[in-house]
Amino acid sequence: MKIKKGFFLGQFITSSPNCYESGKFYFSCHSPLSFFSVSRYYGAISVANCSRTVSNCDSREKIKLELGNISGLDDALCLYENMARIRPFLCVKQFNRLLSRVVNLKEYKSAIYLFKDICDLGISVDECTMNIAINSYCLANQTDYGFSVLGWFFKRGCAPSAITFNIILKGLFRENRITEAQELFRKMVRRGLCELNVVTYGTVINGLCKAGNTAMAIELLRVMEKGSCKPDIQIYNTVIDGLCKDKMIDSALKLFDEMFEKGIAPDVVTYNALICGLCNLSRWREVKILFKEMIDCKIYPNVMTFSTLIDALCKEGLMDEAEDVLHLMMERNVVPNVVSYSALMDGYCLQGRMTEARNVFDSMASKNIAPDIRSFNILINGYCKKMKIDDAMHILREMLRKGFKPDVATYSTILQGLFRSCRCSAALEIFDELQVVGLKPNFYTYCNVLDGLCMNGQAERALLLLDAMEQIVEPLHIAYYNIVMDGFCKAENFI
DNA sequence: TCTCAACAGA
Repeated sequence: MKIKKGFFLGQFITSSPNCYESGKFYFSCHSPLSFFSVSRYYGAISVANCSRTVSNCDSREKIKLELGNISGLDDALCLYENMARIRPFLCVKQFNRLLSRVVNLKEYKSAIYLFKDICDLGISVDECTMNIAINSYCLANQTDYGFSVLGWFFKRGCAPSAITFNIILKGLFRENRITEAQELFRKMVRRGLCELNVVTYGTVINGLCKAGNTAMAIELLRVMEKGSCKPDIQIYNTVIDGLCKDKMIDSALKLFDEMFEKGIAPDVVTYNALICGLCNLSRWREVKILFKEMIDCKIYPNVMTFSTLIDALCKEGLMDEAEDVLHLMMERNVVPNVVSYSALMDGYCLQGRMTEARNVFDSMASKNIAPDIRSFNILINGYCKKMKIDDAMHILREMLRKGFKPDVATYSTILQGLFRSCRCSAALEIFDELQVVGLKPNFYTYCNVLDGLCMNGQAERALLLLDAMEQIVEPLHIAYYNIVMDGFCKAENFI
């Protein structure tokens, strides 16, 4: 397969939600596509493995079988190479299956490149292919490019369905473009762009809850209850979870009862949300009641239920009880995962019991559970809080050696540890490194750096950084000013 | 091909 440079240039057009007016999309004509990675991805395919040229019936059947058996990206790309060689072309549904699997592997950019190549081959794509492409863009946080595919959709005379709009709505919420998502939803309703389904409502309700607007999510739930598209268990779960996260557990319990009265049976997700909400408020007696109730209703606690309990007990410092829950779950044949162990590790870290935390971390390896970035970060944070910065640096090196890419939380934690150990220049080097590797400092990073400089008698330097931040971060959080002012006040008192 | 849940950094 040869990927043409400049492929698709001019075929795609960009639009954004703002471009949608009076029922028509207006497009700007620059190409949103970048091609630099194509050769890298395809260069990785072993030619020896992919050299089969296939055109007979057996091969077509074999490919259909292999489509159900893709284990990783290399597999998928290799299979695609073979699929692309077959003439006449395989049915577009087979290409859709491949694309879905690549999206499922969270390889969104590869899915986009494959979609472009499928179009380039001249395969007649269908609505499903385009939805997968739009979804890939949205999941890669490039919803505007998703709109460009939607524009192409319209140009081909296709009417996008609710599925297409649901994908775009979710993309906008993911990118925190709440107003645009709400605007699109309104247009969908008022202009009848498509028939709204339960997923459309679910997407909007979830987006609103995640954006902290649970009240509006409830309003929409009430609209659904009165209308013809009735809320299902997932919708109720979303709202109940939103309320629990807002610490409005009594409203959540009320909705739980209401739902029950409407004949909608709760599931394990409902109970997990409520148990989590009650745990966060230390309402242990009610946690026990709900836990018993769910088992009585034959809704069995899963790994999330137990991990939630472990985490809550750990946060209360009840390590023995947390260990008991871990054993209980194993007795009940629920296999603990990386989250269960990470929660336990964090509990030991909070107590400063680093040997035990490290033991938990090591025990994961013996159980064939791979650590993730979070488990490393928890351990690094534990060592930093104990002022054992060398141990924290050792974990950082260990994670690099094992092929994990530190994220902004890793760097922010490490630089805070370095500042607290009065190793200012090392901390600032980490701050630079974070940006050199292409990560963007976030709120916590800036707080840590400003605070670190102040606590090390460098309030003036913190002020300079604040000035520099004003040029690049818009608008600045009030906390930054508070930290620097506090730094200056403490410096004055010190003098 | 589209909607829900648990662990880290302040």
